[in-house]
Amino acid sequence: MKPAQKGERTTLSAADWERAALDLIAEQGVQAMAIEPLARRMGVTKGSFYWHFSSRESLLKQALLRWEKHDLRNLNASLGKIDHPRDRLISFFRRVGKEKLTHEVFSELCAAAGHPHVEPVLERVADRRMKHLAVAFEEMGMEPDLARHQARLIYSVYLGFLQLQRQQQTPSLSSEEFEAYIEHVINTLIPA
Amino acid sequence: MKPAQKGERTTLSAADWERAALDLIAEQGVQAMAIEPLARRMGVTKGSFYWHFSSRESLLKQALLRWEKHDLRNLNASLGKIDHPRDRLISFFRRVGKEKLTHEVFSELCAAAGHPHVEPVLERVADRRMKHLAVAFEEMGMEPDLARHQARLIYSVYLGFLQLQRQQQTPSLSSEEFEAYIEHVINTLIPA
DNA sequence: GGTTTACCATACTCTAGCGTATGGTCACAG
DNA sequence: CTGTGACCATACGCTAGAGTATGGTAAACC
Repeated sequence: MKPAQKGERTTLSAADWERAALDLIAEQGVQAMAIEPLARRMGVTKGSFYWHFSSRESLLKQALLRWEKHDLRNLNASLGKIDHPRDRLISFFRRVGKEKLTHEVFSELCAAAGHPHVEPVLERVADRRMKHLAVAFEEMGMEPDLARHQARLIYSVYLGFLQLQRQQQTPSLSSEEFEAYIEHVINTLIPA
Repeated sequence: MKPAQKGERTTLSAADWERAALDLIAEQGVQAMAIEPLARRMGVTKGSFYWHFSSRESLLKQALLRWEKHDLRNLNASLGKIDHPRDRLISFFRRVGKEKLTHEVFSELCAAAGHPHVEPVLERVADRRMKHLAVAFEEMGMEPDLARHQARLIYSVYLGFLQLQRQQQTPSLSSEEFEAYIEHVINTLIPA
């Protein structure tokens, strides 16, 4: 009944299911997060699943919550402690590619924006992020309204980039082409 | 066997199915384009469908082709005959909201970018559109590389806007807030 | 007027996934 | 060593949708 030594894991927890669910979402999208495939991948059957959760919906909800918390910590950790607002804005873009899993999950969530449990998450996340961005722009001397618009604009660029990535239309993240583009975006959208 | 008078339609054609499919996609997304629901909505059964098409995949392919053609005509018609490149760029953004159906279909296609039949369409469309944009920027005196980056940037803004729209996070298209934002985008991204 | 052909209905089969019911097992408490 | 509860397997039933097989009908044609 105790967790057993962490190497072998004789028994699963709800958190294990949630993590596995997020893995699957990252790989194949929200709608592919089905419970029988999940169980197979974890080497058990759905008999196990329905002991931990009451339904697929329930797992999805919990997994999304877990992801959202993780993302929130990321936002605060990586953008909170950078003093200069310009660096904060730049790090927003550079953060693409780091935190691979979290990022892939987010991309798949965007693709599933229509889902009733996904939408509110995306909404909250977008709100938080845009507020962060707007604050940074204000700290750089922008009028509040302008800063809000600029934040929306830059966040849209980010979302659009993700969309192009889903369509295989972004240069490899390590290429010069990519670097040049990022440079361009920064120069165009972030005042000196 | 003849088309019959166009008011009453006694019998369906493949084109009818394709159009209905696009309607459904616009309303509920690609994965909701199932053939039995479609048949119900059209007042027939799938017996009819399988006479016109060999499979669901086949219908999807044809419907997407039809959409792509329509979209291409749109691009040429609305952006081709505008002289001043600046006006052409502006009209690119203003075009959101007009051509409602085509536009909603596109939005849903973006959400289904992972689908093997959807992806190449999105790729071609994005390519064409970004080329158009890049040409306009070049006509305004930009270096080719810069124009390419700027085209990608502005197209990303467009895609990001669609994403936010799917998340219910865009102001009503007729609001002042929206107008102000569009103004901001144009001023920021399109040189005078 | 009988035949063909275009179009559609009906009645299947098959699959994947959700959810339920029930029973087994192993650890640990007493 | 007996029981209890945590965890899981097995075996169901149910639904939606894909695809097939087959037969019906009405218009067109010879």
